[in-house]
Amino acid sequence: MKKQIPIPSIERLSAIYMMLEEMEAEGVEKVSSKEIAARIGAQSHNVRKDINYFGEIGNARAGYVAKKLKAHLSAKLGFNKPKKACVVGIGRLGAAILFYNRLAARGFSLVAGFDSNVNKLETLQTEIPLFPAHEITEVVRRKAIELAALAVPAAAAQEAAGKLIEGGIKGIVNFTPFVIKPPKGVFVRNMDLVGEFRVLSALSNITF
Amino acid sequence: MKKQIPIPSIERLSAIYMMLEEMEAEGVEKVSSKEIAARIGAQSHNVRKDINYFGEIGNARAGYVAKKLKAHLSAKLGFNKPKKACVVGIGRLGAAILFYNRLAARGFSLVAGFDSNVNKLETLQTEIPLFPAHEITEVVRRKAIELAALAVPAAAAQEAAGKLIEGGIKGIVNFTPFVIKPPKGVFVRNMDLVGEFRVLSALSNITF
DNA sequence: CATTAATAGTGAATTTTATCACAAATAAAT
DNA sequence: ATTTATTTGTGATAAAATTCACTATTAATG
Repeated sequence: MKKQIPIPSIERLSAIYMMLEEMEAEGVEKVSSKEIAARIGAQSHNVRKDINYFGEIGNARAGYVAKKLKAHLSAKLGFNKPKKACVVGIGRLGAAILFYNRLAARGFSLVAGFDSNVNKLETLQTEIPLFPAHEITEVVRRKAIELAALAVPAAAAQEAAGKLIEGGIKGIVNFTPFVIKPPKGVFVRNMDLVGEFRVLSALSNITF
Repeated sequence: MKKQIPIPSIERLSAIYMMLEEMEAEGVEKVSSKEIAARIGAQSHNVRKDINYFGEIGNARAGYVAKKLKAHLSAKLGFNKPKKACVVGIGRLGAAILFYNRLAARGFSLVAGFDSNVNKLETLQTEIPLFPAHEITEVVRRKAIELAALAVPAAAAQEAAGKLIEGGIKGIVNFTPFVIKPPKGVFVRNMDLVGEFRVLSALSNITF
C-alpha cells in the first residue's frame, strides 16, 4: 500500500496543480512555497509538506521549477492521462455542466449524458452522446467512464448513484442533497448548494 | 465570544438539520443518534457530541424528539429566519441556480441576480429582479443580502467577489476556480467542478 | 572564494478532530 | 417495584492535521 496522504493535502495539491496551470500560461518559471501558499490561501509549511509527500523536487534557495513541479504532480496525482466523465440528469444544471468547456480543457472529457426523459435526449443540441437513464450501468462500463456529475432530482439520486456504482464508476460529484454511501474504492464529493448556504449561515451565526 | 464549534461539526449539524426536515415530512417523531449517523454517513458518537455543543436536548433511552431537536438546531444555527441571497453571473449555471426552487423552500430567498451583460438581464424571463454587475455593491447593501452564489467566468471572479464583500455580504458559494480571500466575518465555500473532479481523480489514483 | 540571504525539507510540538468507553438516565418489560 | 435494555452525555484517549522551529542547501553578491 502506498503512503497515506491526508485528504486536505490532496485538496491542496489539486489547488496547487491548478495554480501551476495558470502560472504556465503566465510564463512563470520559478515559484516558492510562500508564493504558492499565498495564491491558494494556505500556509507555506503546509505546501512544502504536501509537495514533499511525493519526494523531494524543490531547490533550496531557488524554490520550485514550475514546469517540473507541474509534471511531477501530474504524474503522481494521475492528471497526465485524460479521464472520461459523464453527466447524469440533464436539467438546467446538468445542461450547464454538459456545456461547461473548462472541463475538456482540463483533461476531463465528457463522453455521455443521461436523463430519464427521452424527449430531452432528442431535443437537446449537443456533440456529446446522450442516453436514457436505464442504460447508465451498461454505458459506464462499456466506455470505462471513471467520473460522474450527478445532477438529478433528489428523489432519483439513490437509483442513479447505484447504477453508476454498478457500472464501475470511480468518483461522483454529487449535486443532490442525497447522501451517497459509496463502497470502498468509490469516492464522492458533495456539492449541494442548499447545504453550503446552510453551512455559511451557521458559520456567520455562530462565530463572533 | 461564544464557544468554538469545529467546522466539521457545523457541516454535520447542517446535514442533520436537513435530515430532520425530511423526517418531519415523513412523520417520524423520535430519532436516535445511531439513526441520524447512519443517515448522514457519520458516527453516532460524533452526532451526539455535535448536538451537545448546544446543550442537552436528548432523552437517555428514548433518543431525540425530532421536532424538538429540529427547532433547537434551527434556533442555534440561525435557520429560523429566512436569509436573502443573490446570484452573480447569469450564464447557464447562474440561471440554473436562479430557477432552483429548493432554495426558497429551504429558507433562502433569491432577491437579486446580477450580470455584466445587459442584454441578458432584459431577455431573461424571471420573477427575480436582475441588475447590472456594477450595481452589486449598492444592491447587496440596500437589500441587506447575506449570501451569494458566484457563477461568473473565472476572469471576472475577483472583481465580483470584491463588490459583494464591499456590499457587506456574509457568505459566498464560489463556483469559480478563483481563490477568494475573504476578510474576517465573511465565509467562502468553494464548489468548483474541475477541482472536485481533480480531487476524485487523485483519490482513486493514490489510495490502494 | 567567502559571505549572505533565501528557501526547501523535516522532526517535534501543538492543535484540532474523531473515537472510545462507560456512567447516568430512563423507557419498557416483567 | 424491580429488572433489563437502550441511549444520551461526556471525560479520556487516539488519530489526524497543522504549525513551529530549525538544519541543510544553494543562489546571489561582493
